[in-house]
Amino acid sequence: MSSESKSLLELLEASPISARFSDADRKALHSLPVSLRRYPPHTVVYNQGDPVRSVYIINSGWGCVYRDLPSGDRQIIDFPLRGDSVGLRMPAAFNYNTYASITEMSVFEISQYALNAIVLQSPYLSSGIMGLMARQRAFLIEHLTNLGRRNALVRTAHLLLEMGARTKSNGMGTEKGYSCPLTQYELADALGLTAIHVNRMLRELREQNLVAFRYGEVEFINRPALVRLANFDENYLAIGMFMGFATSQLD
Amino acid sequence: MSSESKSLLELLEASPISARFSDADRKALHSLPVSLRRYPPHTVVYNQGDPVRSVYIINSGWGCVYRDLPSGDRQIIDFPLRGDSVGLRMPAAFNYNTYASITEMSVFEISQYALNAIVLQSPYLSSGIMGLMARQRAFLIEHLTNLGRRNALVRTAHLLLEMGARTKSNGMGTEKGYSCPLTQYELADALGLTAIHVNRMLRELREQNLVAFRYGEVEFINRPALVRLANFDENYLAIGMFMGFATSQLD
DNA sequence: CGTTGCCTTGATTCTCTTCAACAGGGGTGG
DNA sequence: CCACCCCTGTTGAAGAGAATCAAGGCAACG
Repeated sequence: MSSESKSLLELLEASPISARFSDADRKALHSLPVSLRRYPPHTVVYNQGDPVRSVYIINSGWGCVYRDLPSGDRQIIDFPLRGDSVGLRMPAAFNYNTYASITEMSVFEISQYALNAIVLQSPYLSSGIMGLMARQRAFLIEHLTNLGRRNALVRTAHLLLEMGARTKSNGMGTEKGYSCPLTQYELADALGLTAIHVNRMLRELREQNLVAFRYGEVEFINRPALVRLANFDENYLAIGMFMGFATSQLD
Repeated sequence: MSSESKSLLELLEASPISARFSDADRKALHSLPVSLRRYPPHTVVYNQGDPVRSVYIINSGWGCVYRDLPSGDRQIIDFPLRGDSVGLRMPAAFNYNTYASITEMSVFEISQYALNAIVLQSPYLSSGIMGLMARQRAFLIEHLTNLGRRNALVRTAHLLLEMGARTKSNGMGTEKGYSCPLTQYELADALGLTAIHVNRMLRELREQNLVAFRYGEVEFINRPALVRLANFDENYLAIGMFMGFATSQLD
C-alpha cells in the first residue's frame, strides 16, 4: 500500500486531515497514550455488543464497519481508510456495529478514557474530533441517499467514485484509479444488493467504458461521463476536516 | 402537541437529553446568545447550498432533513424531534442538505460563532455536543441499515417503531402510540419507496393487526409482534445522550 | 362548487433477487 | 503431483417485489 505514518501526530498532519497544531496541542497529543496496532486480513477489531473502549484512527489498509442482522444479512456502513476515524461515540455504551479488517490494517488506538482527558485539555482538539465526526456523518448521508434513491447501476458507480475521491485525498490513489481489495460480496453488502447483481452492474459499467473494476484495481475510463451518470459531487467529502469550531473564530 | 420548553437550558435538562450542568456550565449557557424561532408548517429553515451559519436544537414540532437530487426525487435523512439537533457540522462549509418544517415548529438557534466560543469555555458542553452528534449518527446508521437490507414492509414497520421510541423518550408519545403528521409521501421519501407502495404496506400492517397509521395517529396494536417483525432494538436509540466524554472520567 | 392535497386500489412493467450451474486460482492433504 | 475444495467471479433462467401508469375517493379550502 501507499503511505503510512509512524506517529498519530504525523497522520493527523497529513492529508486528508491536515491538522495544524499549536505547541500546546502537540504537547497534549504527545502525552496521549496511543498504541499503533496491526490487524491481519479479515480480523474483527471490535464486535457488535462489545462495550466501547477505544477510538481508532486508521493509518493504512482497508476495513469495514457493518451491522449484522438476525436474518443473516449484513449491512456495511462504511469502508474507513487512512485518515478516517472509527468508534467516536459515547462511552459507557455498547457497540451496535462491528469493525473488521479486510486487508492487513494498521490503526492508532486511543482509549476512551485518554480521549476524555484530551477533550478537557484542548478545545482545538475537541473541535477537531467534531470535525472527524462530521466527516463520517457526511459519508453516511451520502451512502443513505445512495441506498434510498438511486438504482443499482448508479449506486455502484457512485460508490466507486466515492472511494476514488477518498483514496485520492489520502494519497492511496490518483485521478485515474486506485487499488481496491473489496470483493463483489463486500460491495453488495455495502450497496444493499446481491453480489450477482453487482457483478452485472460492474460488467455494464465496463462495457459502457465508464469504469473497470477487475483484479483488485478500479480504473476510471471515462470519469466525466461516470460523474454525470452518478451525479457525483465531490464537495461533500471535502467537509469535516480538522479546521474545527475553534479555529473558525478567526473568520 | 405535548411539552415545550421556554429556555434552552430547560430543554437540555429535560428528556431525552437529560443534561446535568455545573454552575459554571449554566453560566456559560446563559451567556450563549440563543434565539427561539418559530416556523410555520412547510417552511425551509436552511437550504442545500446555503453557507452554514447556525445550529438548531429542536424544541417542538416535526421537521425533516433531506437531500434533493437532480432527478427530482429527494431522500429524507431524518425527522428531527424535540431534543434532537440539526446542523452540527463544520463551519466555513456549505449545507449539503435542506432542513424544513413539516408542522409548526419551534427551535433554539445558536450561531456557529457563539457555539465556537462555548466549546472553548466548557469541555463538558463540547462533550455534550459530541453526544448529540453521536445520537444523530445512531439514527443515521439504523436508517441506512433499514434502506439497505430490509424489505418494504419491515422497513415501514421499523420507521414507525423508531419514531415511536423517539416520541416516547421526549414525551411526545406513549407506549401505545403517537401523533404523526407525516404524509405517505414523506414516509416514502424517507423509506426509499413510492407513496403508493407505502400505502400498501401500511394497509398490510393494519390488516395484520400490528400497527395502524391513520388520521395522523400511529397506534400500536400488537407491539411485541411488530417489534419481532421489524427486528427492532430500542437500545441504539438510548446511546448518545448528554453524558459525554468528560463525565465518564468518573467511572 | 370547483380545486387541491392526500389516500386508495387495480393492472402492468421492470428491476433486482433467487436458484442453478460453471470456471479459474490458490491452498491443502493424500 | 494431483485430486479436492473453497472462494471469487461469471452467466442464464425464473420469480418476487416494488415502480409505474391510471383512475377514483374523500375532506378541506378558496
